[in-house]
Amino acid sequence: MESAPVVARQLIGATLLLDGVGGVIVETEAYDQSEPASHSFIGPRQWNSVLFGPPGCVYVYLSYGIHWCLNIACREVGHGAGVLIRALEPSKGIAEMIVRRNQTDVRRLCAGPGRLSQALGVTGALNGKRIDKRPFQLLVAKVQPKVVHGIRIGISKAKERQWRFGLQGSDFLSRPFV
DNA sequence: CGAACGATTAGCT
DNA sequence: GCTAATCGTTCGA
Repeated sequence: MESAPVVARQLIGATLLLDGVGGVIVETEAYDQSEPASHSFIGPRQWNSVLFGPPGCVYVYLSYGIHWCLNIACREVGHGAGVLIRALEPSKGIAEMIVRRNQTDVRRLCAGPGRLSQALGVTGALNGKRIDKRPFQLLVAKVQPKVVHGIRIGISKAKERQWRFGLQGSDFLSRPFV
């Protein structure tokens, strides 16, 4: 149990798989109940209850009515905080991802939260499941790689917090760090 | 009850 | 670079 930005940084370099499909996480963002950009800011609701539950559970939500986005809850029960998985470098099950995405450019298969979810097969049905148990697997990096950070993407509030983290020099980011 | 918006993306100009 | 697609949740009337 750690603060969201600390977990977000630690997850860079970890390997995430869903039914054996996935790769190395290269981009994350942290969100905390204390700041208005977070889905937990308004307090517990039925739809965001996973963020207030035990750490290590996944919070999946529908963005813009179209895209599923994958988060991991990371604080104690009762405190709403989580880490959004924004991009990963495909390593396992690439052929399956290409079929699901109907798109062959490996660099863009999982470059963005919506694309990543489509490639791995993440949907709302997985909301509340644990990230370290079937059908998920999470292998944390032995050595922490070089990590860069910056402003989060797509938000209008609490922009000053540099809670977006990425693997330095990665070709698989949703957008470059400036 | 209805209008407005969002932790996005694909496709067109 | 700009906009449509698309829907659950919020907020004002």
